Amino acid sequence: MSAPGSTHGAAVRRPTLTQVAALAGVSLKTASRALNREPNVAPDTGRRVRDAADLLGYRLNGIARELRRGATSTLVGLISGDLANPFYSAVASGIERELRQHGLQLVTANNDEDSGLERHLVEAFLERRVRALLVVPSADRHDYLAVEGNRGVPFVFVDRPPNGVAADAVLIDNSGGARSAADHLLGGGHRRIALVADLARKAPQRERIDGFMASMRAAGNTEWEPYLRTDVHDARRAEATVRDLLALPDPPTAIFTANNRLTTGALRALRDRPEPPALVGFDDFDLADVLGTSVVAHDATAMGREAARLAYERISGHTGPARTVVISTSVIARGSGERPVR
Amino acid sequence: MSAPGSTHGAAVRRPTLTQVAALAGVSLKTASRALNREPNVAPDTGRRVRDAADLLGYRLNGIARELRRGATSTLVGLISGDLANPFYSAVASGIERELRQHGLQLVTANNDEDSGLERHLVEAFLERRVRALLVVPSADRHDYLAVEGNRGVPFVFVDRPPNGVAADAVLIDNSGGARSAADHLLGGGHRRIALVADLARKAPQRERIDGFMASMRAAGNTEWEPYLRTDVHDARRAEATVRDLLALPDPPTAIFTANNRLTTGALRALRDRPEPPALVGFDDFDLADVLGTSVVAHDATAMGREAARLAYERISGHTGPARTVVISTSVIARGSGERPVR
DNA sequence: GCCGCGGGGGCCATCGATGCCATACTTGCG
DNA sequence: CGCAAGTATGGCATCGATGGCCCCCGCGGC
Repeated sequence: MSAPGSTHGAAVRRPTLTQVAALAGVSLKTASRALNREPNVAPDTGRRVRDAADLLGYRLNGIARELRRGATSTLVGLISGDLANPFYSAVASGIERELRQHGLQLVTANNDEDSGLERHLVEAFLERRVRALLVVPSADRHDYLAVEGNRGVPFVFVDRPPNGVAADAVLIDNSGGARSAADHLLGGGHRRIALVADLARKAPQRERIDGFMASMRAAGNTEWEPYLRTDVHDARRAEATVRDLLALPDPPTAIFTANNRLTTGALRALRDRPEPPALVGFDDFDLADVLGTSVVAHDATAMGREAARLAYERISGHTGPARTVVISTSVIARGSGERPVR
Repeated sequence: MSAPGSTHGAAVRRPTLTQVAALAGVSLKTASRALNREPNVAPDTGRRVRDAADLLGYRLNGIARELRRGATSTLVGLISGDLANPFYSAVASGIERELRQHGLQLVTANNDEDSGLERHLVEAFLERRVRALLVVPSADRHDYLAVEGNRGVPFVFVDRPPNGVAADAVLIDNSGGARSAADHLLGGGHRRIALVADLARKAPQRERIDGFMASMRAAGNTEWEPYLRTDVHDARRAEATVRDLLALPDPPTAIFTANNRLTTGALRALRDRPEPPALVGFDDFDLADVLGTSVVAHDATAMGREAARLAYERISGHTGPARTVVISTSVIARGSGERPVR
C-alpha cells in the first residue's frame, strides 16, 4: 500500500460512473444526474452518490461527455511563435483572460516560425476538435485552411493577415505606426535615418518598412536610403548591424528599429556611447521608461482580447463576412527619440 | 453556396468516418485502417479512402479515438500565475519545447494567484484527462491532490514546493541565491541593506527572506533590520517603498529586491537619482545588461524543461518516491550591485 | 483435388457518459 | 375519489472510432 498523500505510483484504472452507481446503490443514470446536479434527484440520493464518488476518487470523464454531447469541447487553440517572446505572451495572456470569461480554455503551441510544423499543428488541433483556432501564421499562404472554415471551426489570424483565404483577423496598424515614428524623427530635424528591420517577407515587417518609406517620400527625404537594413532576425545581429551603421563615415543621426528584439539589440549597441543617435523602436517593452526609450506602442494584450472576442462570436453562431480589427499605435516620447541631430 | 476560401459560415456537421467509407465504397473498419495507415490494406483501397476523406474535408475525431483507446490524451496541463509575467512565460516555453519532443501538447491556464480558482482548474484538467499536471501552486495546502496522484495522474510542482502531499517538484535555490546576493552586498562593505520582498507567506519569498537573514546573521549584521519591507506585491508599490526607504533619515546604502517585479519598481524609483544605492535583484530580466543591473540569475526555461522531463518520466511509467530538482542560481555583477557605500 | 496459409476486408462489441422515453409513486384539487 | 401534473428513478440507444474475431479468396504444396 502506498504512503498516504503520495502523488505517484502505478497508474490505477480510474473508476467509472457505473462503479460509483453500484456503490451508491442507484442506476447509472441517477448517478449521472446527481453528479451533474440536475433537478429531480432526491437530496438524500444525491448525497449518497457524491459520497461514493469521493470515496472512489471519481471524476467525470470529460472525453466521453464531449463525445456524447457532440464533440463540442471547450478548447481553443493558439498557434504562435515562441511564447518566450513577451509580445506573444502578452497576446496569449489577453486571449486566455477573455476566453475564460466564456468558460473556454486555451491550448497553446509554438510553430517555431516553421510553416510545415504549423500545418501539422493545425491538423492536430482540428482532430482534437477545438472550438476555434487562433493563429499567428508563419506560413505564407493559408488556402489549405479554406475547407476547414466552411466546416464550422472559426479561424482568427493574429498579427499577420490571412493570405488566400477570407478570415477574421486582428492586426496592428503597422504602416501608420512606422509612419508616425518616421515623422517623429523627421520632426526632430533628422535626415540620415536608419531603418533596421526583420524579415521583409513577413507582412508586419513589410508594412512597417513601407510606412517608414512613405513618410520619407512625403518629406522628400532620400538621405535615409544608404541606411536601410532588413532581414535582421535577432537581437545579436541587430546589435552588430547598429554598430556597423555607426562606424560608417557618415553615420545616421537617428535609428528606427522595427520590432522589440531589434530594439533590444540596438540598445546594447548604443550602451556606453557618449553621443548616441536618436532611437525609436516599434513595440513597447518593460522598463522602456527606465531606459528612456521612445517607442511606437500598441496594446498586445488588447490584441489577444480582440482575437478571442472575434473567435467567441463565431463560436456563438455569428456568421457574416470576415472582419478585421486594427489595433492602433501611438508614439511614446521618452527621450531617446528626441535626441538632437549631431 | 459560400465563397471559395471563406473560413466562416454556418457550422456544417463534420463528416464521419462512416460517410467516408460509404463514399469510398468500403466498410467502416477498412476506412479506419486506411486512414491510420495500418498494414493489410490494398494500396488502391487506401488511396480511394484517402481521396474520399479529402473530398469531404474529413478529419479523424480525436475525442472518439481517445475514448476508445482508453482516455489517454496527449495533453499536459500547466496551471500558473499570469503568463504575461516573463518568468512564467519562460517556464511555459521550456515546458512546451520539452513536451513537444514527446508528442505531447501543453494546455495552460492562469490561476490569478487564487487558490479557489486553482482548485477549480485542477478539477477541469483532470476531467479532461490530461496525462500530467504541472502546477505553480497558489494554494497553501495541496492535500486535496493526494487521491489524484494515486490514480495515475502525475503532478509536478514548479517553483513552489508541495505541502501536505508528496510529489515531484522543481525549485529554485532561493535560499542560496538570496544568501549569495546578501553576501555580495556585504562584501561591498554595505551594512544598512534593505530587503524588499513580496508576500512572505509564499514559500519562495520566505526562503529568499530567510537566506538573506541567514547571511546577515552570519556576518553579525543587525543594521539591516529597520529596512525590511515584505508583502510588497507589485511594481508600483515597490517603487513607492523604495522611495520611502530613501527618504529615511539614515537611508539604506544597498537594496535587495526579491523578484523581478520588485526590481522593476526599484529601478523606477532609482531612476534619475544622482547617487543611487547599490541594487541586486532576484531573477534576471531582459535588458538588465543594458541597465547595468546586478542580479541573482537562474534559468527559468531550464526549470520548465526539468518539470516537463519529470512529468514525462512518470507518464512513461516511472514509479518511485517523489523527486525534487533544484535549479541553481548565480550572481551576475553588472554594476548596480557593486556601487560603493555612500 | 484438398488443405493450409495469409492478405484483405467486414461485423459487432466497446470506451463512458448523456438524451430520450418509460415507469412508479406522490401530490393537489375539483 | 379520480385524474392530471409532478417528482424520482431506471432502461436503452447513442456519440465516432477502434480492437478482436471471423470470413473469404487465391495460391502453392503434396
